[in-house]
Amino acid sequence: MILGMARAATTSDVFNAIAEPQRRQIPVLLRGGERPVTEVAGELGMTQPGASKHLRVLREVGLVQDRRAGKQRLYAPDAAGLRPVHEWTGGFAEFWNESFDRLEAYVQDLKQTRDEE
Amino acid sequence: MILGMARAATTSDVFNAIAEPQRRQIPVLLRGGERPVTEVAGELGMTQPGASKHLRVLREVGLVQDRRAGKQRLYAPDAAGLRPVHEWTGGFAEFWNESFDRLEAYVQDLKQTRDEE
DNA sequence: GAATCATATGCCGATATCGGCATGCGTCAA
DNA sequence: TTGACGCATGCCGATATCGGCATATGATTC
Repeated sequence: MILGMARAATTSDVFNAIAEPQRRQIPVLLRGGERPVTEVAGELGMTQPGASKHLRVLREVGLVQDRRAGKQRLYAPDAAGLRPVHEWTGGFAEFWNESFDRLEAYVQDLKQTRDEE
Repeated sequence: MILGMARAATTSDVFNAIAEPQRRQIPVLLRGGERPVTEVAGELGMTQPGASKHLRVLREVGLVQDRRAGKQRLYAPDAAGLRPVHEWTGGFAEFWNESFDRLEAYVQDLKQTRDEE
């Protein structure tokens, strides 16, 4: 009989994946371009195995993609998995209220940025 | 000497607060109106102490507010603390791309809803 | 095939939760 | 004051991580 779970089996859940501060930095870094594991580890000050483990979690929840390039494996952001989080938080936008118009402005900015490309 | 921390002291961090599936349900419920602890526990199928603990975490990261009303303590959503998460995820919006127009539509919907009230 | 480089996995100790239970504390009514 | 009610806290066992280290797996070159 099982009593008391430390954390309701959260791995492979996006919300949990980004709960880790160190892990959260990785997608940000990759936004600047795809990188091999070693480089991620170096730039974020973690060990190679550490980076590999975090990248595995991020891949499982759809936050990074990887492609093989010779001996290396290049990781790139795949923020599709982040949409649910963005939408969930957005569902509370009405409670920020004072800054609501800024959200609209922010989206308009984003739209403009995209259309200019 | 300290080696190996289970989770880099994340409590009192919004990202961690919403990483817990059960805890994440509470702000959603409170969106329907302020409620006392017992009611939260009842509607979400948790014990009263369980609800109290989750509410404490949520309060510490600014996701719920509370006011005393007689013997009761009423909790209400205070999504201000959710803005950083929304903005952080929004920083990756350019990587969703295909669904970008839907985000715009979603915001417009929100705007309309608000203006109608 | 052997050596080498890049990355992933496995094992470990330390630790931060989570849920259940009992109990403490604060408030209101009689 | 005493009792009843609502809620918060403390203690506990079970467990899911996290980081460090050593090592296995993969791929390339000689």
